[in-house]
Amino acid sequence: MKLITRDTDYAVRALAFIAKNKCKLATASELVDKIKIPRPFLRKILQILTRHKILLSYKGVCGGFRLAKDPKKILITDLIDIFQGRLRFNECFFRKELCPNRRTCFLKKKIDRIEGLVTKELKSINIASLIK
Amino acid sequence: MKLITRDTDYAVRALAFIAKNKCKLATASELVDKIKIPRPFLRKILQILTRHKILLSYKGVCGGFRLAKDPKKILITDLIDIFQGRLRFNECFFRKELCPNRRTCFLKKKIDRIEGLVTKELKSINIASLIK
DNA sequence: CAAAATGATACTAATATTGTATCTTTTAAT
DNA sequence: ATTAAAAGATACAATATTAGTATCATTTTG
Repeated sequence: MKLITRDTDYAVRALAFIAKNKCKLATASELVDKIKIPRPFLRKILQILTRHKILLSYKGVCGGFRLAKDPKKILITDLIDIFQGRLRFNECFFRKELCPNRRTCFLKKKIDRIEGLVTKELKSINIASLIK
Repeated sequence: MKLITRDTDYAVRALAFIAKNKCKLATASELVDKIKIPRPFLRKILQILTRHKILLSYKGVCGGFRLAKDPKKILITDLIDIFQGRLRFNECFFRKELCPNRRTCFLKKKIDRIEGLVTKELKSINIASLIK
């Protein structure tokens, strides 16, 4: 099982690069060069990030991308949410009749606890922390 | 993202039931009745558990399944290993040239740490702890 | 021998992941 | 105004994983 899928990972790298670039706009071509992601896939990822207001995009000849906010405020959990959907470690496959004690279910409690731990740890990772 | 897939979950439920049954052999039909899993899917799961020496099986008319070992020693991580393969939260998608500092990669370290936490928590869950 | 159980194994369907391809729109430079 | 270089939108395709089926063989008890 993976915690982070490829698109999230690519997004992280792209954002880290863009963050390092600071004021200069980064183009898709430049990023393809630097991080060796298939171009159309990267473009899709960048578009998604723009739609989610993680990036600002500028069309036209001297266009490109830059961060829409402080890299400290771009958490890796934000990216996981966008590309993988929210973590739901605990998805019980059993209906009420089968699991009458759902509220007291030991397994559920444990998994919930684990999800909490993971979320907490992930929230401590942001783009700024990756480029130092 | 899920931490536990359906087959693992089904296996847990089946094992919990079998553990409660103690000495009596449990048949697939009985389990289908109790836990409402599609019969062929359950059979496959039981066969896999038997192959991995989690269950002992007895063929023939009065046959069925029973635990092959102390339910305290059947950890949920064993089942995850069997049905989902080992957890590898940290699967870096970048080759050496792109990530020269793999050993010092902050992201890798973080994810490794998270994997450690999760594994530790999971190891504290066993079949015995689920049937009390 | 017949019925009730599991063993082995191959196949199928649905979903998620990892991409591609193509056409449109915007903008800067000439 | 035209052109080229950028991003936007959107539909399609390949692959892998998850979830489940189907079928036949083997073993055991009565």
